[in-house]
Amino acid sequence: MSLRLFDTAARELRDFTPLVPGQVGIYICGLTTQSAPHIGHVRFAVAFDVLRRWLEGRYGYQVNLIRNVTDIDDKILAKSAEAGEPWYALSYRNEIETAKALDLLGVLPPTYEPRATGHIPEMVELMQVLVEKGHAYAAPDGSGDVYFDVRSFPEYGALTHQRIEDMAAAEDADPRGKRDPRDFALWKGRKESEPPTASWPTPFGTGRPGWHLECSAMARKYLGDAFDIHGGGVDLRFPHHENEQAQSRAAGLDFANFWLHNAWVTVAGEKMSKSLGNSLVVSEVTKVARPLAVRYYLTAAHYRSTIEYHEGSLEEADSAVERIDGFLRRALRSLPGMDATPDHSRVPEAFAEAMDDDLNVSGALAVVHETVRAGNTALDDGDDEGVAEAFAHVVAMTDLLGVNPLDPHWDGGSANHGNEAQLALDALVGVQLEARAAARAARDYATADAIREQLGAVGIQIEDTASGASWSMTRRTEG
RNA sequence: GGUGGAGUGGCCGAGAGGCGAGGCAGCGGCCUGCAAAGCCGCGUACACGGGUUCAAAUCCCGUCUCCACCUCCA
Repeated sequence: MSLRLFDTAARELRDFTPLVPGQVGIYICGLTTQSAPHIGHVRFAVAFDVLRRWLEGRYGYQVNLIRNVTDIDDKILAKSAEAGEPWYALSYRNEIETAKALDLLGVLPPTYEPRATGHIPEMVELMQVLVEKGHAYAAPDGSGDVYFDVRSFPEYGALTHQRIEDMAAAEDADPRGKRDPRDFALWKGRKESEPPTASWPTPFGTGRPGWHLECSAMARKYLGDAFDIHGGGVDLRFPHHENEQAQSRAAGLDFANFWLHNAWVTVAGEKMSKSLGNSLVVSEVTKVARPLAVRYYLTAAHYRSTIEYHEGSLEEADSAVERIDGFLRRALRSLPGMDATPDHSRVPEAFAEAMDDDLNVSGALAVVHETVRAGNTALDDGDDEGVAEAFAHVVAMTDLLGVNPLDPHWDGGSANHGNEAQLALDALVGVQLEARAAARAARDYATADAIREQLGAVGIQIEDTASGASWSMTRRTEG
């Protein structure tokens, strides 16, 4: 059994084998830092976080994950001009906001996160090679633009299987400077209206990077001339990824071996628009639903399937997470000596098979829930061995998916131990529980229920078990 | 026009020729003082019309609808 991934270029599943044994180089197109991210924006990061965890946890590969930050582009410049704020201030603010959002959702940090503006020399170098090889040219109109000559490269269109004749022309520059309307900008000459801070001197003139060139240059710098996987959202296939590949291949580099593309989060069947997305920015959504639930929601569907968002989506995810979390907590209470450290080698075969099949997370989660049920049954039967096994399996599986409720990252989530406030609270609630137990023993149910209601009113939920009552903080979804 | 994708039970969401993934919600039961949690049971779903086949949600033909990209949008 080995990992199979759907390669956009080949349009089929291919067995994944690293170019260099034991090591995997991945380049992911990150976000353009023009706004705070909504849940749709961060899906790609969650999707590739699952891939990364699987490659590391299951196969033991050393993953070199590069996720770029496009910190300058037309929209950033336009927005900053509108707001009367320097473009780099706006860009940096959103970069920090994005990093925060991804961390909140348990996305492991990439190996490195290069910014486009920090790699101008690498871009210039690539441009020079392309010009020398006859695949790029400086616009003859004195604009300072440098274009890629699509007609010079027969392979153009290979990634998205399109013929040049069928493509509409790019509109990001004056077409009069182009040899073919489909030629795209590698470099954009500075315009009078643009701030001086948004331009860099090059042999081709002062200007700023075209959108596509940064990725070719940075992937090459950090991953080499050939690397394993290039990922991003489906919308990036064309023109962005097609152009990236064209630039790199035309320059004589092998570039990406696999192309992976994730689908959207949709609302009422449509791509999340700015207006709809506003209420769904990660920082807002995680105030209503706990981050683990949001992460679960984003993780649960196959990465190539759209996820439909609707009122209640997050609550549903929260309930599903609660079910897993509940089992883990009960198991731990039942067998306090168990080691909660994930042992990734302990996953059911069915789980591994699903994951190896192009990261079929839905199938993998089905195994998680089946294991939870088996674990709950073992708990009811007093089958310690069964409990321990289910516990280890669930911890390992959820950890590989980035939704392990016991991961300290989610703190407070379930492992109600640790900080002093928790200990104090535990003692206080303990007193209440004792009073309630006494009332129950005396068959004074009115008092017992009153205590339960009081605690419930402040978000503390009581569960009576064979070994006495236990408590937990209720989820935050009602807020 | 070109390219890619989708239509599955109340909702979300897998699967992909024969045994109804899984979750959420709902109903019934067990347990419980009552709850909560858990467990057990309950759904005859695969856009439409033909066809192939012993057997089709899954294959073939046709139709309809929707979405995305070709606009620096994950």
